[in-house]
Amino acid sequence: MNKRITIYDLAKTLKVSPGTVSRSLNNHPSISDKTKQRVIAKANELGYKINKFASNLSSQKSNTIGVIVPKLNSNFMSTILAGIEKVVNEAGYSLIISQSLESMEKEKINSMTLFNSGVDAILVSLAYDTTDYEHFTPFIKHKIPLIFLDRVPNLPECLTLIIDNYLAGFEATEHLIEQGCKNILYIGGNQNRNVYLERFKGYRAALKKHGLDYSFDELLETDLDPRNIDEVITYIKNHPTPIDGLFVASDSFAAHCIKELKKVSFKIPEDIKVVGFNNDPISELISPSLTTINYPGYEMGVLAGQSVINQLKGNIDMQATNAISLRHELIIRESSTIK
Amino acid sequence: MNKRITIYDLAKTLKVSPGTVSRSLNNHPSISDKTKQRVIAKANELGYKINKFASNLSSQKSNTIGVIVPKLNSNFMSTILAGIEKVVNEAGYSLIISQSLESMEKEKINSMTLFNSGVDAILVSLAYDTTDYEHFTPFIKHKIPLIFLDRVPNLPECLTLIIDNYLAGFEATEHLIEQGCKNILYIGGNQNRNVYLERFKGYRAALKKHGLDYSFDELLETDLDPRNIDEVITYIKNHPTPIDGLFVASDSFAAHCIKELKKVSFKIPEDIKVVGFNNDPISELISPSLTTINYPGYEMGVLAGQSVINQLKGNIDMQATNAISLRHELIIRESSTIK
DNA sequence: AATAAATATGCAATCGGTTGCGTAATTAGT
DNA sequence: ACTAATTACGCAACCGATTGCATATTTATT
Repeated sequence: MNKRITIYDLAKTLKVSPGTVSRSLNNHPSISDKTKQRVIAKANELGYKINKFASNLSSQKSNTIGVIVPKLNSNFMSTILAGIEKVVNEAGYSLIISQSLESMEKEKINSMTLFNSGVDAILVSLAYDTTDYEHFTPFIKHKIPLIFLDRVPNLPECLTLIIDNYLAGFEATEHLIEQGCKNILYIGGNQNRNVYLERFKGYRAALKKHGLDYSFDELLETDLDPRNIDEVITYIKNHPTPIDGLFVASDSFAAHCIKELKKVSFKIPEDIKVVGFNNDPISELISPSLTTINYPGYEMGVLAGQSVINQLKGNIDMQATNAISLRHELIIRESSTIK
Repeated sequence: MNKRITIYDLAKTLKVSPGTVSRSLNNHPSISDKTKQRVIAKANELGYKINKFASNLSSQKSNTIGVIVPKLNSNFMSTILAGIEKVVNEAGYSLIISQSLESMEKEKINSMTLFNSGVDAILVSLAYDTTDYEHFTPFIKHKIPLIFLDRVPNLPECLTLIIDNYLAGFEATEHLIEQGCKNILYIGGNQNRNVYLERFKGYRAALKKHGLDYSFDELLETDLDPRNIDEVITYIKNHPTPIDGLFVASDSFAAHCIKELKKVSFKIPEDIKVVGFNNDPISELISPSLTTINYPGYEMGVLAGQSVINQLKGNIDMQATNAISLRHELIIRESSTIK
């Protein structure tokens, strides 16, 4: 109904110039309070709404932040997103969210799209198989803040938010060792991704520290998709040396492991002790409840949001920072301990 | 680095008009193939990228779809979002996602923001406490497609995507009755929301059909937040007539109920049989595994995406449709059956 | 070859704010 | 009361692409 009110309409009825209207609405100092009031009052009266298209064009800003995540429908990612959304929304930004579906190709397309859309900044958690990072160079060239979370590359130019996956892997493994495990299997995702590689390195370091590195040191790389759980079970069942400890890089996958292992009559934790990763809500609901590493996803999202906002507002103190590491924590539950 | 190439730059180097460049890039029929090739080649050569700000302004379209959900970090919602994102992204649209955090006030603000941002369409799942819907009228007035999912209002003007919550509630309850339950408690959310109200109505209808409506008919309304699980447990524990069946409107909450009930030495399913809702991944991982209603979230997201795209492309056959109901399914597991 | 028809391109207005610069209006200073 | 210093506002260019209409160019028709 009835076309939109523009600043020109306001200018005409108020008998001032469009420039004055614009400045009034933006609370520009060189406009008297009296006129500002008049303009704002009339704007409300006529139901004026800014046209973002025009505003974006002339200001070359969109008040929009792009996000690329591997998958939306994972507890961890959606928790991070919730944190990001809350913070940036409060700061007046909107989020354009897209998923790479774990494919570098789609990640490339998405980043192109977001770049073309004129996002003011971009947050990325890498796809499973991303191996080169050239699709991010446009952002760097144009000095558009680019922040990586959780799954990060080795790009010195941009801020990364992570936890100490190495240490977490170390702690998880050492805990299993302390519980008496000798033959611990690490089940993780693509070793190209820092998170899985670092956890593995931590795992090895713990084995080494306890002199177990020559007896047993084994990595099972999978896509951590529950549909492929059978391979894992078969692997464990048929393993020459009986496995007595499992460090799984994802709670959800660990939960499936436990379920299936129980089906083939392994006792958890008696036969095999299990430690997961993430502290997914699932971890405390299954039985036995799952020992895991608490990964503060929501806090990471909040921090990511704050970092972006800071960079956009030009708070330079952040610029120096290159990597922020959040605190993790080993949460010991039933799956790894015998009472 | 070097400023952005515009169609004017292209026009100048190619010695054609900006209009011709624009039409070539948009594959307009009135441009010869030869010039189109020339333009496109040069555009690639110089690394031309369209300026969406300008494009949006003159075309009055953003190729952007807004979404408001109660919470991002719920398995159900993020699954729906994954479906939506996949479909609309393939159709060339981006998603602006915001969360109301279950508050009508924030929902209002978000819808204003999205309206001002010039989204081409908007998808909404209502907040917990939304009671009036005037904040959506701008979309209706301006004929911007407005689609509701799952948590929907009674607005005849717009498409709603739901499942038959009434029937699902009926089936869940009847299943419990068939398993021998006499005193079945329904635990649901705010009765203002269709989903919880309809499930309750279905529950009552099942009781009535089996002549149980005078003996026991009880609703426990909660916010379904695990932090408030204690009230529920206390309620059940102290109930004058022993409760032997539980129909919980959320799997996640049901899982917490089971966990806590087990703690206070109720046997599930022997003492109390439980049916949840949603078929959350958690439901098959807990023990006893949870009988539930399969709610096809991803499919709903896909359908929502398709519906939006259809409306945007002007496929009028959709316009007539007012409500689409997806198929649900009772999945019987251990929490409600004694083998 | 002359005219009609079809095709290809250019011109210029438009979308609606933003902002540097210049000037008018007001206030301060002596 | 008169000039100087502020303060308030207007003018107009600009952001970059889209598109209706006019015109030029090519192809078809007889």
